[in-house]
This record gives sequence, C-alpha cells and structure tokens, in this order.
Amino acid sequence: MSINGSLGENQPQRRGRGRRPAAEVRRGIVDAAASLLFEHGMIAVTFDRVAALAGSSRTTLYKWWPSVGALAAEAYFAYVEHSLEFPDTGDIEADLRTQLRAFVRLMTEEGAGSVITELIGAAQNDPALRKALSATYSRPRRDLALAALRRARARGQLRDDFSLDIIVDQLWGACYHRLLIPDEPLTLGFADELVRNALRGAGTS
Amino acid sequence: MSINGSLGENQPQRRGRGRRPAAEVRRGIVDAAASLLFEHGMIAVTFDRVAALAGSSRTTLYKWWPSVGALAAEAYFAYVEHSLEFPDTGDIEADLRTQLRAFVRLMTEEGAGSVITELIGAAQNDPALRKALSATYSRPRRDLALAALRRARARGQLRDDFSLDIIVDQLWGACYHRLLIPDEPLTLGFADELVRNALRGAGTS
Amino acid sequence: MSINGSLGENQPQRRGRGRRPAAEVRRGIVDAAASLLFEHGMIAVTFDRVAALAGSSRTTLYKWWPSVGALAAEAYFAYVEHSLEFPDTGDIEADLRTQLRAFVRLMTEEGAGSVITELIGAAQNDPALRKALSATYSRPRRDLALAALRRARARGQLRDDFSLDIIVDQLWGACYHRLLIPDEPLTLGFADELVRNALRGAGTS
Amino acid sequence: MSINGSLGENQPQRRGRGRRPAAEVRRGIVDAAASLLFEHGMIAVTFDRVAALAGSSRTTLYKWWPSVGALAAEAYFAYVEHSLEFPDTGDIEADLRTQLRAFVRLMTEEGAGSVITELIGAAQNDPALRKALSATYSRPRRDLALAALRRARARGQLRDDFSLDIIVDQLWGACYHRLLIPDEPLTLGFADELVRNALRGAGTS
DNA sequence: CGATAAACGAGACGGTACGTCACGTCTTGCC
DNA sequence: GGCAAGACGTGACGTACCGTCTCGTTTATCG
Repeated sequence: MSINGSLGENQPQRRGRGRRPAAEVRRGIVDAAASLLFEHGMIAVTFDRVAALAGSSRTTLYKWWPSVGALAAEAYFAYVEHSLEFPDTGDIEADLRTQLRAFVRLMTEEGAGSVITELIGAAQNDPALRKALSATYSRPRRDLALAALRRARARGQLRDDFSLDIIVDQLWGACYHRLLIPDEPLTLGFADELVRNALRGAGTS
Repeated sequence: MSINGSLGENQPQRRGRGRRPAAEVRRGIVDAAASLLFEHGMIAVTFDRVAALAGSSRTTLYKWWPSVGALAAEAYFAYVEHSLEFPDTGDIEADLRTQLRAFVRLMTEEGAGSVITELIGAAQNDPALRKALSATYSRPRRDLALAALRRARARGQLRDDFSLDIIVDQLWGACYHRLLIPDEPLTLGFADELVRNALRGAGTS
Repeated sequence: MSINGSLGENQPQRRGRGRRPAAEVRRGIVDAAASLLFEHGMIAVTFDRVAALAGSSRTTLYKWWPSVGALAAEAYFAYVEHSLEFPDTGDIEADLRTQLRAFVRLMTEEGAGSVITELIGAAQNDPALRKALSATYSRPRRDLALAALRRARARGQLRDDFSLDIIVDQLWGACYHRLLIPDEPLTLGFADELVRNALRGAGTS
Repeated sequence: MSINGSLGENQPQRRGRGRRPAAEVRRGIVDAAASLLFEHGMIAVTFDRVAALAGSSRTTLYKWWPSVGALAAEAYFAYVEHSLEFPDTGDIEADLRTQLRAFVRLMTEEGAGSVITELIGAAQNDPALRKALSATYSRPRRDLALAALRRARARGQLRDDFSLDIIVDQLWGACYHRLLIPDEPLTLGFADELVRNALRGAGTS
C-alpha cells in the first residue's frame, strides 16, 4: 500500500485492545481521514483505510458515522479554516467582489477545489453527506451572504422585488458550475464580471 | 425522454458463444444500462449488473467503455430526448426564459434531475465520464446558448464588454447549484427571476 | 478411503453475514472441495465452485489457502484413510511386498490413483501444493519406509554401503512412473517383481 | 505484457490477412510456443499468447492442436536434441550407468527438468498431451532401453525370469520420482547407486 | 474498592464489484 | 477455400470494500 498519511499515525505505544477515551479515538480517526482526503482525495477515504491508519476498529467507525462521506466531510471541516466573516464596507458590489474573489482563490490556488467538488459529487449518492454538507458548509455560507445582501437592500442598494437568494445562486452557483462542469475555467476576472452583471445587468436597456 | 424498456427482451434463441454483430450487442447493453439507470439510479449501474441484464459478457463492456460512468452517460443520452433547438424570437429575454423554464421543467417534473446530478456527481471522480458529459451534454448546450446570445448582442440587446459565457454560468449554473446543493428549491419562478436579474441587474442604479 | 459426503448439509438457518466459527466454515469448505475432487477430479476444484458449494465467500478461501491445489490437497487428506502403519515381521522383503501391494491396490482398485496423479501433476506448477504434498503425504510415507529399512539393515538384511532412500525411490518411484507416464500398467505382479529385483538384483552374477 | 519471446517474432513483413503456406504458418507457431515454453515455462504457453507471438490466428491453432499441452509438447521436441542412441559396450551395467547419468545431467544441468516435469504434470489433466508424450517421448526411450536390456539378457548378463520393463521403471522411474516429488535431490551419485542396486540387489544374501 | 457493563481492537464472515486473463466459438474481410 | 483479425459468451482469477458479527481486553462507572 502506498497510501500512508502523516497525520495521526505516530502512535507512541498502543495500549492493546481495551477501551480508550472516546475523544482520543475520534480525534485519531478524523485525523486519519483528513490525511487520506487531502493527500489522495475522496477515492482514498475508505472505512478500511481510515481504520487501519488510525489504529482503530472499523466497528467504531460504523458506530459514529453513517457513511464514508459523512466522515470525510467532518474531516474536511476539521482541518480547513473557514473564514466566514463577510466584510461590510457599505458598498455591496465591492463586498461581493471581495468575497467571491476569496472563494475563487480558495478553490483554484489552495487546492480546496478538488476536495470540495469530490465532496459535492459524493453527496449526490449519499444522503448523510448531503445533510452534513448543507448543515456545516453551504447553509451557513449562504446565510452569511444573505445577511450582507439584506443590509444592502436596507441601504437601498438592491431592488426589493425579488428573493435575495437568487443573487447567491447567480454568483456562487456560477462558480460551482465552472468547478463541477469544467468547460470553462474559473478565474478572478470571471468573478469580477459576475458581480458586475449580477448588479447592473447584462442588458443594454 | 422516452425509455422504451426493451429489457430482458426474451431473446428467442441465443446463438451460443460465438461472435454476435457488434451493433446488436451494444444496443442490448445500452438498453440494460438505461433501464438500471432510470429505475434505480447510478448506484445500480454496475458492469456486473448491466452485463447480466443484457445477457452480455463483462469483458465486452470493459472493451468499449472505460468506466461505468461512461456507459451510464451513453445510456442516458441514448434515451433522453434532447431538444437542443433554441428558440429565436428576436427577444433574448423571452427566449432565455423559455429555455430556462424548459430546463427546470425537465429537471424537476420529468425525473431527469436526479439522474443528471448523479452523473455530474460521479464525474467528479471519473475522468472518462467527465469527458463524455462535456462532449455530449454540457458543451453542445452551452454553445447553443452562446449562439443565441451572440445574435442578441448583434441586435444590440446585450452589452458587449463582457464574455457571453458568463450569462450561461449565471443562469444554468444557478440552477445546477440548486440541484446539486439543494438548500433552496428549483422552481419556475426562480428561473424567471434569474433571467430578469441577469439582464437588468439586481442593483437599483 | 472414506468420504462421508456431508455436502450441502442443509444448514438450518443461516445467520446473516457476520462471522461464523472458523472451524465450522473451514469444515464446510473442505467438505465441498473433497466432494468436487472425488466426483469430478482436480479440474472441478475451483475457488469459485468450492465457495458456491460450501455456501462460503470466495474471500474466505483466499485467506486460508494460497492456491486451489493447497485446498484440494487438504481436502484429499482429510477424507482419505492413510494407513501409515508399516508392518514389521522381521522379514524386510515380505514387509516391503505387503506395503507395496497395498499401495498398488489403493491406486488401482480404490480410485485414488487419478486423484493423486492429478495432485502431483498440479503440484508441478503450484509451489504451495508441492509443499503441502511433501509435508503431508510424501515425506511421512518415505520416513516410515526408511525406518523399516533401517531396522532391516540393523538386522543385517541389507547392505550398508548405500543410502536407504534409494530403495524407496526404486520401489515407489517405479510405481509412480507407471501411474504418471502410463506406458505400462501398474499391477500387483509388478510390485512383487520390483521388490525381488530391488533386494536380489537383476543381474546373474 | 512482459512475456515476449525471441524466436519466431521478427516477422519481416506481414502479408495482411490472406492465406499463407501451411508449413510456414506451422513453423512460426511452433517456434513461438517453444520460445514461450523455454523462457517462461508451461504457464506461459497459451493459445492466446502463442498466436499473438506467431502472428497467427487462434483459429488456426485450434484446428491443428487439440490442447495447449499438445502444442507445447510438439514445441519441446522440435527444439530439444534427443540423443536416443543407446551405447552398447557389452557391459550392461556400464551402459545403463552411462545412459542414466546422461539423463540426470540433462534434467539437472541443462534446465530440461522443469520443462519435462511441467509437461508430465500437465499431461495428468490433458489426454492429448498424455498421448503425445507417450508416442514421442516415453515409449521410444523405453523401447531403446528395452532393446539394450534384451541384448544383455541374451549375453547372459540378466536373469530371465522377470519382465525387463521393470528395470526401466526401477531406474528412470526412480529419477522421475525425485523430479516430480522432490523430497530428495537427483544427483549423479544417486544414478550410480540405482544401477548397482538394480543389478546386484540391495540384499546381503 | 471491587465487580460490572460499556466500548474498544482485532479480525473473520458473506457479499458485491472490480479489472484481467484464457478459453473455445463464431463472423467478417483478405488474399 | 483458408487464414488473419478479432469480438462474443463463459468462467475463473485475485483484490478491495462493504456492513455484520464474534471474541477477548481494557477502562470507567457504580454498587
């Protein structure tokens, strides 16, 4: 086997078979899963491999996580710094641009793109993972954007005859589109144009 | 979408083990794959199962399709009516709305949604499927929309200081967003608002 | 040889998928292998078939037996009565004749011949089987004969200027020769002459 | 594929698909089979591989050889120099010793041992190979030895109250025994002792 | 403080699918 | 007419996970 992680493996002296503190066991497992996930992708995150790498029993994994995807999601969020702060300078266009550019940079330059797309992909066949992704990842981020948009509307910067959710789908959805169905590349310039079009419209009227 | 489930198809007399016409074999296989795909989803589309259902040999499948996903994609497109015609009434906003509503209807009312999302999901870990999806599905549809948008720009209905691809991502990407990360529902009203925002902008300027 | 074919053994209620006692599983597998071996020969002893017949998982077989041959060997020796007792009447010539006649009878009249020759044949391309055959079959039998020969030499019945192993090869090797390369038949008279020639020599000097 | 022979592969210019002279085709096939047999053993001699290496069609092989073993046997005898001459110096003991030592040397020092044992092994499950081996290999050699033994008996060097075949089985059978069931090594000294024991007897009488 | 129950590791079990290989049969296209 | 090319169904191989289950051990908890 060539897949061997570096996190959580230097167990100094194994204590035999008996019971260990739950927290310690959990941490070792999540460490191992994260190691596999970031080094080899979702394809390598297997209950078998995680258990072997963590020095745990597969039984324990089945007890705590309903699916491999759920474990992978937890591992991902445990090791990724999620700067959820949304800037609020009073200029919604500038703030959206800043935020979207940060998202694009995270996806393209920091290697998170492939992990996230693999997670979203796996979620299409894994209800537990879908739920975890929504609760931990997509919902909170959408809500954060929504709050900023609501403040902008209150300042009179946005029309008030449509659901603000749409802006979120139009901006981030467009980016996910380019990640998940990569016919066109995801770039910073793309993000800028997205924001401009979303606020000013593509039409000439 | 029309699945003429010629499943099982009680082949009258099997001709033994020798060679059969390639076209006949391929058709049986794609039929079987489509049947499994539409009735039980991607999870059921397995080389083993498809071969058993088609009365074919697994070896044959491995010879022609690089992965299960590639076979599933071919099966999907062989049995789904793809109205690729893009209306051109001279009013780009109306045409986009018509097209997007058709897409939403296909995804939500005709059951194609779950299949497409599963295909896109599987593509995240299957390069062959990703390539097939792009060549057969996403690229052609994007090109069709682009052609309509180009005509509209020629008519002076769209600003000419941005890439038209962005419109496609903004509209269809938003819909895929709601399919793949279903925090909010995909509805016809959502499609309408998308088109309006994309062309007129969400801003109040 | 006694095959108590506990085949199929209509297990009353299968316990699902979990672990079963290893001994129980092993026994079922060896039973199934023996059944196939004695009814259809080595050619029928396949991991696939044995697993299906024993109601076991193929994985289990691969875990315990390095090759089909090794399993077949175990099955053979589990169900064949191996009268390893070597008579010792004080007359080595009579004892060797008795023993060799018993061997010939086992090979020709009780059907063990074809199984043993198939095992030896398969061993030529299966190191695991070769090792099993040696450890379980050929070595012990050779040692038993050697012990009798040593006693005879101590009694002054054999010259002491050659390795006693040679006698074993000359007697049993000749029989195996007629089994494995059957240009001439293996008979009781052949056995008698073998013993006489081995002890008294074919020469006239 | 890493199994590639050196005989018969440098086909200068393949002539397309049409008919070729039978002799040319046969020769190429036997060459290819021999190449595979001597370089990688029986395990590598496959209709598939031979056909690919010879640039022939598998159909052709099935037409001419009833089994892979039969082809392997033909290939073996086509490329092995079989010195069938039996010396006749008037001293049967010396002649047998010479002949047996030559056999032992061929088996142990010239690498023929593993090929022959694999052929004999495969013959246990391949009637066609068994027949070929007997007709081309074992029968002629036995007859040659028998002729020499008959001459010796005529000279009064052998008792005439037993079948001379027995001597052949006692000598060569003992050697095959050590090749096929290798609990003890096959050496030149073993051959010498065999001959002496066969003629003078192991007894002290 | 010592007995007990919970949780753990280890790992085998029945399954399913994978991707490969060889077999023997059959069709098609060249020569 | 006969050979190459090569696909087909069959079936076995060996591997990887899955989810279940048994066992023996250790630890935390409670009587």
